[in-house]
Amino acid sequence: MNRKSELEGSIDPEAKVRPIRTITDLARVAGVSPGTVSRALAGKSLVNTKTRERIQALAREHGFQPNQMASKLRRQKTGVIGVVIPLGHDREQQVSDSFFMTLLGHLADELTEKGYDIMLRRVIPDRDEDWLDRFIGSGMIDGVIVIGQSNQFARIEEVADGYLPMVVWGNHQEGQRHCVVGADNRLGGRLAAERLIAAGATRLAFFGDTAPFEFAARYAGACDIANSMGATITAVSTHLSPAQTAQELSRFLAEHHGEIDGVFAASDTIAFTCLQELRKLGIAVPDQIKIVGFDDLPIAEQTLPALTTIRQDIQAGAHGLVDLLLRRLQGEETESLVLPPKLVVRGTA
Amino acid sequence: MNRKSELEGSIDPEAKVRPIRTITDLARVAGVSPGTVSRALAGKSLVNTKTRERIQALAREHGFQPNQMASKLRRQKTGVIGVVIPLGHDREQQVSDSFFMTLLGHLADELTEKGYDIMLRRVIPDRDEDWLDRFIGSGMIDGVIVIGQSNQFARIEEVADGYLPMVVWGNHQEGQRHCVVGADNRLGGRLAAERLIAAGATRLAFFGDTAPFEFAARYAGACDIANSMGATITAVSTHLSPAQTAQELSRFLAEHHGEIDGVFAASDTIAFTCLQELRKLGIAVPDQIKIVGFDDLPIAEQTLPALTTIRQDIQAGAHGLVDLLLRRLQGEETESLVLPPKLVVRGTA
DNA sequence: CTGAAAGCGCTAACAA
DNA sequence: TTGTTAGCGCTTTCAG
Repeated sequence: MNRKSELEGSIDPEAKVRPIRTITDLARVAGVSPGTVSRALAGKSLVNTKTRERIQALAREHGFQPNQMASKLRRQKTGVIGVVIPLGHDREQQVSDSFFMTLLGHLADELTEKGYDIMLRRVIPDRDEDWLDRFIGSGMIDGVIVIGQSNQFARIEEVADGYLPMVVWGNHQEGQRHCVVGADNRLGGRLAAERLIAAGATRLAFFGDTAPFEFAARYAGACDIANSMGATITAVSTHLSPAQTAQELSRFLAEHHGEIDGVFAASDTIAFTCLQELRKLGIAVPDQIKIVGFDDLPIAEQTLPALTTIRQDIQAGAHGLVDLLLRRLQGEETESLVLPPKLVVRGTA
Repeated sequence: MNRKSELEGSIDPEAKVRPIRTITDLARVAGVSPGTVSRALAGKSLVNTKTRERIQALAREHGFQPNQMASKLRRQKTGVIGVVIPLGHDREQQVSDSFFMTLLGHLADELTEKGYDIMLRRVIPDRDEDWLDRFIGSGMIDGVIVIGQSNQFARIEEVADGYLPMVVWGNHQEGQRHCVVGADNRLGGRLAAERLIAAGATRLAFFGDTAPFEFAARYAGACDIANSMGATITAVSTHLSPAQTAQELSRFLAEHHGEIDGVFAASDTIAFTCLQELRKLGIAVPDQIKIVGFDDLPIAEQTLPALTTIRQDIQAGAHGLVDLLLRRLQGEETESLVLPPKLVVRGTA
């Protein structure tokens, strides 16, 4: 409705010549100085209300918006939070890993609400030593949230020493220096083992890669209980690509299913795969083998039997991450936040 | 381990004074001009190999990295692609919507590989008319990928007229002007209905909100087949928050299950909910009611019975989105890409 | 309340 | 091959 033909030749021959691209352009049109436009658009109170409104109207009319790059450069802050997902040895998958993606969704909500933009980056630390420093040093972000420690605990610790506005989703180690938010994985492991044993299992298996700290802690917790209650437990390492996991589990179960009667899966995703492989092998769940997962993904209640699992409150986690980060952006040295996991009993144990 | 006390007074009194923060700092230390440092760090060939290497080493040593904001401003390009997820009327959930999140994961992969960063934004268009213009006009991104048309088809069309580097995931309408990548939803709907009817159903129900174009097309496809094959079909509107959907489905199924024998769920997520509600009601799947979903999420093969569904190739979709966007960034006016959906027969129909 | 002017840190002509 | 210089577009003192 507002294109050239009419305006052009007759009424305002200038208009077509220079589209309004900069604050200076707008200033010229408005008959004020660039500084005033800047102040008006920023809603600063020291501009005459009338001029401010006039300028704002003009900006709207022309669809003008101050260039953020220039603004960020000048103000030395970006209003952007980096969210980085380090992929450990298992370069494949994990992006699609439901848990992280769900967490990311909630993070997006929380950050948006606080007026921050999100710069998302997936990195393969093994290919790029400086993944974290590079992101932080890029000058593109005011702070960073790391989703998952992967196998990068040491690197994260190092960086944390010299950089305050960073919060990490992961496992809390005694005495660590980086600020972390996450479930008490060891406790979660205990709850899982307790449940398996209470359901009658005595020969347990832990399915999952024990290299990442989160998983290691879950396994350790399960060991605590197994040892103290006279049950046995063995770790069966899987790798995160789903296809590979399925194969590994299938093979293990085919060969050893007589030797175990309880499975603690390091994640719900692994538990689902396990459930499926057991079904293929005709092994009854929970009668012959009981299963407990970890995470309580939405679909956990939709399998058959529905998955007994350890619940992590993802939303609370996202909220905690953002809250702590914002406080760190203010200069506060926040403590880590350890959330209590919860056993959710359903059909598999 | 590396703080002042030692270094300060004795060894290198200069070091503490000015940390290397800018290219000019580094130039001073290297004894060259800022221009040279800039060129060296950019790996430009017109710098003496030796000086270049020396400068790069120096930069590494000091952990220096050119400020991206300044660089982007100067070069008038950002190396950042915006990814925006518009949330329609259903403000809740959907972020966590598995399909979109999985797509996002693959997009992250593709874009990272091409050297782009990702700026992620979730918006509620109904609260903010200018969600798309604002993002594009921010000067923070070189191009934008819109994940899902939501109820914003018209707005996207408008923007597309004046902005080339935009690609949208969604449904293709005859004669539309924005570049879209997505499955042939209508065909998918046909496949679904065909399968239900082939499996013996004649009184079909479509579960899902028919307002979004993607869903509407799926429904339309199902209607095509139902009409031509003498089956009936009725749409049952659900709303995307999972809890609400569950309630709505539960209620509908309790009251009307005698009247239908086939369900075409607009998405796998809805299909899972449906499966669960039917189980609660003691209605047998597929014996009493058959179900076909849409998407083929990874968990689709893990339900019991495993879900018969229409597969969208998410990875191909992500690849297409990025490929087309990059070409548009080169100025090419690309056509839309419609991917063929595929029926995957499992246990529910 | 508004204008003028000085950069934020970098890159890319243009010279040398 | 390198140095010098002029901005990218904005914000913010400092004057008026």
